[in-house]
Amino acid sequence: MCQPYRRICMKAIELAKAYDPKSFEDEIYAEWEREGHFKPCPPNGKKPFTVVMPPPNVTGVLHIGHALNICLQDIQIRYRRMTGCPTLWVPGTDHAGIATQHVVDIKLKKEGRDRHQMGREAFIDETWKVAKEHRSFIDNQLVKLGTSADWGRERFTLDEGLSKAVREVFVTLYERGLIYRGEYLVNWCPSCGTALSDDEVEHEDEEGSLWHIWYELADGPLPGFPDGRIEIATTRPETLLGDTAVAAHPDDERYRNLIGRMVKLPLTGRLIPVIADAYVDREFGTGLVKITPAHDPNDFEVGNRHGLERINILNPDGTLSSNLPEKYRGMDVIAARKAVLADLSDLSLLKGEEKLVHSVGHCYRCGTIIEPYLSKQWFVRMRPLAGKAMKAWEQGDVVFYPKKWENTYKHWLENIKDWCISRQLWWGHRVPVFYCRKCGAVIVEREDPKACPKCGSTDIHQDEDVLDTWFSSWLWPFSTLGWPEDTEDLQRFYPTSALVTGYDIIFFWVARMIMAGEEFTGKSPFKEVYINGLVRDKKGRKMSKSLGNGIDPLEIVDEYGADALRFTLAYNCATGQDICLDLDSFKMGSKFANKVWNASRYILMNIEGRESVDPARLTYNEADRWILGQLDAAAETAGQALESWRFNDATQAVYSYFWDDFCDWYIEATKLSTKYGSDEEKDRATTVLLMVLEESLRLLHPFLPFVSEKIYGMLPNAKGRLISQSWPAHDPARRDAKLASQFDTLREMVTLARSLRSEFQIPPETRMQIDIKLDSHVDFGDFLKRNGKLVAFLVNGPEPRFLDGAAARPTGAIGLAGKGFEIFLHVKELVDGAKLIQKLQKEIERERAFAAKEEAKLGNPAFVAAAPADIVEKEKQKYKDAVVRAERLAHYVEDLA
RNA sequence: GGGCGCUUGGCUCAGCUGGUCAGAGCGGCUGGUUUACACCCAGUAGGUCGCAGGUUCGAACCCUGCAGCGCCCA
Repeated sequence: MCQPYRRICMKAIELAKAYDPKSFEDEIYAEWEREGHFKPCPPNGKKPFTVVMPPPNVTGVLHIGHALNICLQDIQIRYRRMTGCPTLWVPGTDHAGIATQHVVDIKLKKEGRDRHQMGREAFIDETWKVAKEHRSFIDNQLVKLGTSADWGRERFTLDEGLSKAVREVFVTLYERGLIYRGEYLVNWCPSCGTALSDDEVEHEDEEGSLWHIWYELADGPLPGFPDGRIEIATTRPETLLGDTAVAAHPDDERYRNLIGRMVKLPLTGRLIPVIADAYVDREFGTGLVKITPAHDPNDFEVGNRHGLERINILNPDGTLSSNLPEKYRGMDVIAARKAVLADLSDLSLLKGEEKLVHSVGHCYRCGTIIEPYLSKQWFVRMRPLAGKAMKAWEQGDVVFYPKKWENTYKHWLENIKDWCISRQLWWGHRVPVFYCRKCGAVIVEREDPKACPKCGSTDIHQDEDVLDTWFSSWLWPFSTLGWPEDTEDLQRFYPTSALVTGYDIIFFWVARMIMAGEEFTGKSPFKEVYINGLVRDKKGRKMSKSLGNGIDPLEIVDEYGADALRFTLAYNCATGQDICLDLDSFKMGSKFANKVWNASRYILMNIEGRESVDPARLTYNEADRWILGQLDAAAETAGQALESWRFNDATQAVYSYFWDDFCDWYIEATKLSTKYGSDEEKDRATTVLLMVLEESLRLLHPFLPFVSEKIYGMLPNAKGRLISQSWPAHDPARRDAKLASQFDTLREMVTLARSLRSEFQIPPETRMQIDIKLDSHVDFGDFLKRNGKLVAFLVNGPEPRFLDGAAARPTGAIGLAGKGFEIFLHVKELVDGAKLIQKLQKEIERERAFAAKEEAKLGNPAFVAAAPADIVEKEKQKYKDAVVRAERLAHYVEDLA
């Protein structure tokens, strides 16, 4: 498994004094790519691991949230690649209809141009240019992060193949009766000039007003209404111009005798009826509601039930339409509201205003207030699709990490509404529907028709609208692999293994992909969905341009390197939690990468003149066997954590292995050999050190791909590129629980001694003689005796002496109590006895208190009866240990006194 | 209004299926130029795990209520 070396007499290898990621990251990435490491290996009998990258907006810029998402995927991809699976990560971007068109519109405006004057075709050409430019910008960002995706398979939602998939899906759904066109209220963004789906509207609570307005009764005063007028409350007074009724609850006694009467609509003079409808909330406002079917979803329903006229008061750009009294035409909604209120006030029809917090919809792209707007749009009938997606989840074909998001998924599917898929844009997949001007036929076919199939006329034209970008994104997991063609990739890599994305698009994207996968391939497009958290600032606020608290991932890469960015993100990535970070947080990853660099540097600079030992003849000492066990455990923990999507656990396992075990103890321990050993011992130790380093780099690679690869390339025992090496394989023979615990004892002993040295400021150069006294029942005596030199080396002293179990405590020494042993340090004259006594007495108190607690616990018959035997046994042991320790500490105090 | 999540040392957070889980990083303090690393080393001090009940032999971990914060949906 390990090939420790291949040269006979080694030369020192100089790593630069300082870790400088900028000096090698780009170059290493280029080599990986040039050598084809990102492509899946040929079929080898193992199940492929496939991920499609959530396509970023082609005209966007990757923010730190994207970076998190990409890094997590890359860690998984690199890990799986190292486990030997054929591994494929498909990159790409989406065309982001609204956003991109917006970007180009602004660009044109700056240049004094305008898309209407240049025409649709020229505009689309222009947009392609912009998109291509931006795409290379995004690709570059991905490269900088170390994205090991297969660029040969990069896709864009407007690619020919993906467009074909969109066409196929549209036509098929139409044929299946799941696509229809109709005039409904949609969410209209007046700024973008297009309809949006319900999910593209973001609701925010805002302070607004509830205006109370008098509507006059057509027939004058009535019982209960002596003034001949009724009071209506509304948050949107300007829409009264489109009112076609006033409604009250049928059970509302107050208004019963109004039902069926006519009301004179202010400012227009139109007569509209008072109707009864159970939708009305009697508690809200006055209990009387104006009904504007063309401008409110609820009113729309009411209008349908009562056969009311729909008066559209708006033009597509959000100004008031020609359906209205002349003076209001052309005003925008805000101006119209002012004008209407002023006019009502002049007519003494405005009773008053009260403040009200209510929810207001905004466009998710531009933030403009959404207007409910009556227009003809294309819709997908979602019920049947949702049913399949629900079933897939119920059957366990798709699993969410963390599980809590399954609620969101389920809730959305249960409350599914039809999906408005047409957009009044030019940039995107044009709605593949043709209309015959002669006979009015609607033609939906896989190929563009030349003539009307009904009447043969060639006077046909295509629908002007384009499709929602998500209508192509929802096909992503299979359209990128070649669907609707039955390609080799599709057969080999579909369904994909996992999807990694943020929770903000569970229903935009994840749920719809599952629907499409089920509908068109009969399979869930992925088995596992990992939902990563959002990156926030340290105050827990979402990062946003307006707050200026965003972190640019490339700035981090520039300052600390991609490895530092990746490691920090992963280290902080606890399942289901958002990640709060600031710029300084990335020092953590940077320090770790630096540690890896320097540990490697140390090892490589000290191989000068050493001969590597033939693996067949190589022997391991106990420290070697211990670190190999720790490495094995770390690889196992990290691997299992990654397979259950616990990135922080995985990262912590490798961190603490490398720093706390490998650097702080193992490398230090080897110095005993490499500095003071015989030549033969030096060769042996160096050989093992190189071997452990080689394997450690393999463990680190998914997390720190650049620095690990860079160092790996300099190892005399390297076997090619690290990216294609195998993950440290689990080897039970390396795990020795007894050895691990013996080594822990050694560490405890050394730490005790060092602690005394530090607390009493015994100079580092003062050698401390240690006497060790072991408890009778312990099993680490021989281990310590074998490793006496190591203990001596680590505490800086002569070899420890082992006292007989029955021996008296040595005089003139400071006693320290460990688990199963005592040590006595012959440094009494260097220690401030009074201070030590004080400290010991505090500890004694603590131990006695603990013992008392344990005694009470053990004295409780309920505990002894109910708790498992092993727990009771443990508690007994803890009690005994505390008692013994307290006794010993008391003796040390006596000795000092 | 419905749903979800969070509240652990000065800061940012881990703690899976109740019994060595009271932890990490940063920050603080003490001491260190032993030629791998001051992005370091050796030590060290900090927490009644939001509050109040309950279940249990035993709760940071389970249940209920409360308070504060955040998100999603309506």
